[in-house]
Amino acid sequence: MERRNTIQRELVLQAVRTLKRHVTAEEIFEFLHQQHPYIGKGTVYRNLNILASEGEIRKVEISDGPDRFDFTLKEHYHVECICCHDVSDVDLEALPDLIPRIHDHHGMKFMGYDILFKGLCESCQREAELREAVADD
Amino acid sequence: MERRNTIQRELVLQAVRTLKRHVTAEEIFEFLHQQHPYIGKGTVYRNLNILASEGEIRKVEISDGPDRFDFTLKEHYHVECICCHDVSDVDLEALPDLIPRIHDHHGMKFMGYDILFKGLCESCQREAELREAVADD
DNA sequence: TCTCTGTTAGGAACAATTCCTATTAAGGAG
DNA sequence: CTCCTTAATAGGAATTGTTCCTAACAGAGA
Repeated sequence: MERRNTIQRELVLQAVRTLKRHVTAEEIFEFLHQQHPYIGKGTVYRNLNILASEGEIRKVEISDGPDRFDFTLKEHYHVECICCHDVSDVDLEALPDLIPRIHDHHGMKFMGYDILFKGLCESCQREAELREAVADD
Repeated sequence: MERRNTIQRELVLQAVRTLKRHVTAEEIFEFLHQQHPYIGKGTVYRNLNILASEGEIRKVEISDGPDRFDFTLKEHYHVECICCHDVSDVDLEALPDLIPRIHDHHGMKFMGYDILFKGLCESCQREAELREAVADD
């Protein structure tokens, strides 16, 4: 009796696959709540994390906002817009492994690292230009 | 009338400098609250962020926990213990700049990136070994 | 089918942070 | 120096994001 198949878990998985990428737990909850008013937030959070730990979906931790979930399993990096906080994928040449570059371990056993890029998306750039133009007159 | 000097701001700055590195806003609050029971949490959060944006202290954003604040301004990276969530400094050879390695911008203007290393600290390693030894008998 | 076991659901509780409004520091006028 | 005006600030209320707790229930075996 290891893992039970519940309607809720299946619903959460389908929602991640249906919605666009990089959704928050809150967005999944809102989406499911429309069709299934009795589903709880705790259920959504728990199942998202279980699915992520089983490797069925990918969890993207954002330092200054809620975690995002993504149905793609392929390894890739993310950029967060510093203005609207939208997250998108980054295409990057293979990185050199950073772990061997670490000196002075202080006994710490290094396991990996997260990289999150920061930037300004196209529409926020346009808005910023618009605001500058208004400020100029 | 741009920036006001308040007792609270000075207290927050002194607290960051007095306490050991990588303290959370909560820890600063607790520390100050002992001497100054009427200081509010909002005040601590706001002043930490103001001081960080002015460059007087450094803010370290942690994806799976509260932000940390550090009095050192020197550029360096951090490791978080995946077990006890303690944060410490990493000594690393200079990294190649990652921004030129990005392909396919999709109109995004890249500004920088955060790297957070993950690992297991010495005392958590010892505890893990101890638990294994107990499980073996 | 019935019982037993341990996973799960849902909402309550908690933690981290932001927001709102009365207060107050700073600057200028008298 | 004192009063007045203005906008930054303080403190706590409110909000947001996530975890925890207990009753409910899925699945396995008798």
